[in-house]
Amino acid sequence: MASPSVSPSGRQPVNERNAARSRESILDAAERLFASRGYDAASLTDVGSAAGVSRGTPGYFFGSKAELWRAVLERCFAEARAAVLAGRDRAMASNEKPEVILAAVVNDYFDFLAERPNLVGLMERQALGDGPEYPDVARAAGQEALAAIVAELGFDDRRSREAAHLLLSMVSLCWFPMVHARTYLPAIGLDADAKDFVKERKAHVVGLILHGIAGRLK
Amino acid sequence: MASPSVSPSGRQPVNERNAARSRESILDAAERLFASRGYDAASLTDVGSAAGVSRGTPGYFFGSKAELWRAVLERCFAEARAAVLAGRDRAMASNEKPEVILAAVVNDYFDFLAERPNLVGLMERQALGDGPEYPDVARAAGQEALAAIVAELGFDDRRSREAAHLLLSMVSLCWFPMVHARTYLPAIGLDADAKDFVKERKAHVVGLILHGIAGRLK
DNA sequence: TACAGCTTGCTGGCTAACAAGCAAGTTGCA
DNA sequence: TGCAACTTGCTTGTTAGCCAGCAAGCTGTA
Repeated sequence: MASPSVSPSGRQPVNERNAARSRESILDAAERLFASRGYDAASLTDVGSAAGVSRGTPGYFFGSKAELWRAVLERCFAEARAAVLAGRDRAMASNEKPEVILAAVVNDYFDFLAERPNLVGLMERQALGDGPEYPDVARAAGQEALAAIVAELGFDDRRSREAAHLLLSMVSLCWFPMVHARTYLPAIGLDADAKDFVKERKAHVVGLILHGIAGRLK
Repeated sequence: MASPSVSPSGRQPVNERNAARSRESILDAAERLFASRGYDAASLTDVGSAAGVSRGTPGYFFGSKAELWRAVLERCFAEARAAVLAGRDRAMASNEKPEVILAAVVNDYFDFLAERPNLVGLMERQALGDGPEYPDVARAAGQEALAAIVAELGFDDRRSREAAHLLLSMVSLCWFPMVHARTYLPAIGLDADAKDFVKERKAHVVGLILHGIAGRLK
C-alpha cells in the first residue's frame, strides 16, 4: 500500500486514520475485484485486504456488500457520463464535419474503454445479472450519448431512432473486442496485444460506420 | 420432469435408473444455471434439484464442479461449431452472390443467438474469467467460421486478416445487443422486445456490413 | 428358472472452509 | 474526554467434496 505520509512533527504515524482515503481505497479495490472476479467471488475480506484495511472496514463504511456494489457502479457510471459530456462539448466546439467527428468519437471511445477495463467488466457483469440489480445506473450516460449523436448529425426527431441504431453499432463494435480479447479474438487469429491491432481495428470500424451512413447525413 | 416410461409389465417403475438420461438432465440444468447465474452462484445443489436428482448426483457423474463446467462448455461449443459448419455448407451450395450470402449469414446468426441465450451467457462469462478456464474451447468454431468467410468472399491469404475483421464486426454487431438487451438498449431508447426491433436491427447491420465491403469483393 | 454375487446409479450425512454481518472492543485524533 | 475510525471475535449460513450405504438390475451358474 501507499507509504504513510510524514506528520508535521516528523514522526511516522503507525496507524494513520483518514476516512476519506479509506473509503476511496475500498472503492478502488472493490471496483477492481468486482470487475475481475464478479460479485460473488470477490469477498469483503478480499476487498479489505486489497484496500489495506481490515476485513470489517468495507462493511463499516458501506453497510453491506450490496451497498458497496452500488457505490462502485455509481462512481463508475458517473465517470462514464462525464466522459460523454466532455466528448460532446469537444465535438460541438470543433466545427468539423460530421464524418470527421464520428471518426474521432470512435477513436476516443476505443481508447476510453481500453483504459477502463473495470468499467467494461462491471457493465458486462451487470448485464449478465451479476450482483444486486440497479437498472437505472447506466441510463443517464446512454441518454446523453444519444442526444449528442442526434445533435451532431443534425437528425430530426423522426430519425433519432436511426441515430440510436448507429450509436448501438458503434458501441458494439468498440465494446465486443475488449470483452472477448482473450477468447474470441485469438480464435479467429487476431491478437489484441499486437503492435498495430488497435490502429487497424479503429480504421476498420471507422470505415464501416462512415460507409454505412454515407449519403444519409443532414 | 419427463414422465417415466411404462415398463413391459405395465407398472410404473418408481425409481427408474438411467445414467444417460440423468447425465443429460444434469447438463441441461447446469447449462441453464451456469449461464443465468454464473459459476459461483449456481450450486451443485441447485443443479441437482433442477435436474430432478439429488445433490450428490452431479458430483457422482462429473467428478467435480469444475469438470461439470467444462462438460457444459464443451457441449455448447460443439453445437455452435456444428451450426457454423451447417451454415457454411448451405452458403456454398446456394450459388448466391457474396452480398446475398452475407445478408443471410447476419440474419441466421442473429436468430441463432436469440434462440440460444445459454450459449451467449456462457461465452460471455467465460470471457470475463468466470469459472475455471478452458481457453481452447471456442477455437474450433472460430477457425471454421473464419475459413468459411474467407472462402465465401473469395479472399486470398493476404486478405484473410481483412476477413477476420469483418467477421469480428459481424459477431460484435449481432452479439452486443443480445447481452445488453436489458441494460444498454433501454438506456438509448431501444426496446429489444418491440415487435419489429429484430427486423429493424438486422436491416441496419446488413446495411453497415454491405456498405462497408462494397467494392472490395473478389 | 431361480438365485447368489456383483456392478452401477444414486442418496444423504458429514466435514472443513469460507462467507456476510453484527457487536463489542480498541485506538487515534480534535 | 468524547467520538469517529477502525479491528477482532463470534454467529449463522452455505458450499464442495468425500464417503458409506442402499437398491436396481444384470450375469453366471446350477
